[in-house]
Amino acid sequence: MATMDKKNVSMNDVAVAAGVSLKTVSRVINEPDSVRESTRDRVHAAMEELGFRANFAARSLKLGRYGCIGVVMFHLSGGAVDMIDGIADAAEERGFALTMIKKRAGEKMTLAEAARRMSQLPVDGMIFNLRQMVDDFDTFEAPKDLKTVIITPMEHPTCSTVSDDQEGGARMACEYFLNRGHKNVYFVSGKKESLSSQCRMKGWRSALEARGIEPPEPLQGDWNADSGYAAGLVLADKPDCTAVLAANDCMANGVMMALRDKGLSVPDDVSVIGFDDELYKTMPNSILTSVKFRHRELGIRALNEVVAGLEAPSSRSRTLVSGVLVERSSVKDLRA
Amino acid sequence: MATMDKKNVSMNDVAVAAGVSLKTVSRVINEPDSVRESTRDRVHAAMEELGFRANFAARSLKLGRYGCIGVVMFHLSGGAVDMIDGIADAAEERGFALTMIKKRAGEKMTLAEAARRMSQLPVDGMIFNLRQMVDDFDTFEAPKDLKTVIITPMEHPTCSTVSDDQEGGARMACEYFLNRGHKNVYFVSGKKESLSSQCRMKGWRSALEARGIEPPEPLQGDWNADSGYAAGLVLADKPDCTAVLAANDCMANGVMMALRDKGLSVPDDVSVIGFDDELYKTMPNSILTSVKFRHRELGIRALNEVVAGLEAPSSRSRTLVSGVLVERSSVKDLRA
DNA sequence: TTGCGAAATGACAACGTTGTCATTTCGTTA
DNA sequence: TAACGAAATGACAACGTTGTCATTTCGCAA
Repeated sequence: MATMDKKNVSMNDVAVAAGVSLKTVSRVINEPDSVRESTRDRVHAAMEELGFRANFAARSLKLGRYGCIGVVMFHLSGGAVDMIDGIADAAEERGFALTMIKKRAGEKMTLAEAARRMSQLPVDGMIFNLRQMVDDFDTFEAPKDLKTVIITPMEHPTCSTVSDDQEGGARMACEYFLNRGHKNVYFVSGKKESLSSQCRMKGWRSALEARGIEPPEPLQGDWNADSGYAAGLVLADKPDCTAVLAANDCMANGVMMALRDKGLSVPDDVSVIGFDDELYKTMPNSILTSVKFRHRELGIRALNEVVAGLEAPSSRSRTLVSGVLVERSSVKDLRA
Repeated sequence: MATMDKKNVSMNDVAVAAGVSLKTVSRVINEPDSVRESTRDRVHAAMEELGFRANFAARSLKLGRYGCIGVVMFHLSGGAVDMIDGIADAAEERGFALTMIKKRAGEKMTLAEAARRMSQLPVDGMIFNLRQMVDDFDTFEAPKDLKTVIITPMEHPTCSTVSDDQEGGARMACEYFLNRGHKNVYFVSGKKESLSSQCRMKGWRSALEARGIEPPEPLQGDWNADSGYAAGLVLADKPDCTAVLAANDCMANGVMMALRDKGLSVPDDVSVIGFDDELYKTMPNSILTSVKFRHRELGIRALNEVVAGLEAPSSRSRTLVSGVLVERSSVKDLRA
């Protein structure tokens, strides 16, 4: 019979009901083997009967830890889902839950501010997901008792960081072009303030310069297809343009559409590579070769780094998760 | 000068440093007006000096609440980002943080299981994001001390639910066709097990039936463009097909591409409507009319419902967030 | 049966807050 | 100056756990 439940059932209530001491109930939960089976059964029965559930606050207070990792989303965009997925799965696997807060649109949150808010919450360590520059990035110091990992392509003086290797991915795409006989690569960027866009551009530039090629003026986009289309119209008129690297798949698609509308063929006249490998979801028979980042893996690494840091708080590391070039047929081999 | 910090700074340490009692420090934090300004300043200085930060566990233990809302993601897909965004912003606004756990891929999690896990965590109430059927949906009873809101299109016997009005959105799209002289509407579905797809199909069907139209056999898709393309090839051969409702924009785009490849024009020969209004991101000059759901709003409502339920725990409500038809030019008015 | 070591259990303090109620201090008026 | 009520502060218990250490019970050999 379900009991008339008063407010909250404590261990003490269970102990009384089972005719044992408080401590024995505690043991049944935390070190069941140290309790005689008959006693254990009695306690379990009482817990069931009363609907006992351990009190998180009391437990954490005593233990001095929470079993939660804080996640601060400075930026919550499409790719973030996979990352959260990775963080959450890794957390689960290691017995942690997540505590999450978010920068609100418009609000300007510093790292210090984020750390301050987090340190009032039940967390043993924290992850900052930071995709844009923030004022106090270089001066920020994490609380010594709260291992902090920042997901960002920038290097931080004191905190561990984790990032996908966007620069490397862009370089890889460029080299893919160059190795196939292309003499130059044009670039369509994302929004100016985006660190992803900046890194991809940097990788593109460095790959060209490494071969002694002067990078052409990059075309400014905004991540959406229309800006890619506009860029494509411009590029279609450049006779030396045989290869275009767009900072994401949507813009790459815009570029391809513009080229087609100008009577040019991809890849016969112009080759194109994008980023994020998501065009196939939207475009049937997609031919776009694309650099894909493993956001899930990124999340997993970030969480593991925090958990590792719980034991060696002063450690500091920098993790880069490499991208993968998903080959389709949007790049022509000019050497053939 | 920054202090050599020992383990953790407690209120007592601050009290000693400031030469006041423990309780006064507590008051400075919780009811500053009841403390003389000079005292307050001294305490603040001591807090600063020692780097004091209130202990969450102790505070929660005493107060009997956490200031956190639990979020269980049974499903973490693209649209979820906006929803989380809404939940997080609303939480922030009302002074709550979020505690999140996630069903792992492959794992089969019941509502009871989710509730059990959540009740071990620091949460005052919880939100289940449930986009597929789950075994114990009808029999589940939420813990009485943990207000539970389920985000799902299904009605629940005891818990409050929040959902976008997917059925209504589909009906709206159908009527949009019918009101413009179309005699019938074909439907391309998403994955079979998806509740969204089921609801959208139900709305489509009911709208047709309400006008005495026998719904044609729906075409089975899988959310991606290729399945839409396949459906489009089939539809292109049906002479009576003047209107297609696709369960998302990606498939709608696939349909449109197939129609084009078959020499048909959208909207001149066939009209198309999609869902989610995201094609414009990927397709330049997109003309697709689409039903958009306000996921952010959905999240906000869900969170507000939980918080409201914290005071009236037994309340139960059902909230539907209506969709919006974003009009472009993919639908032809046959009456014209 | 006695004795003994190991296993099982219990009593009590402590974690760091906030609520209750008592005490001190202050400003004001008689 | 004394007396008073209000404002400011303090002492102490309590929230529900777990750690420490003491005590009881058990199984087994002498």
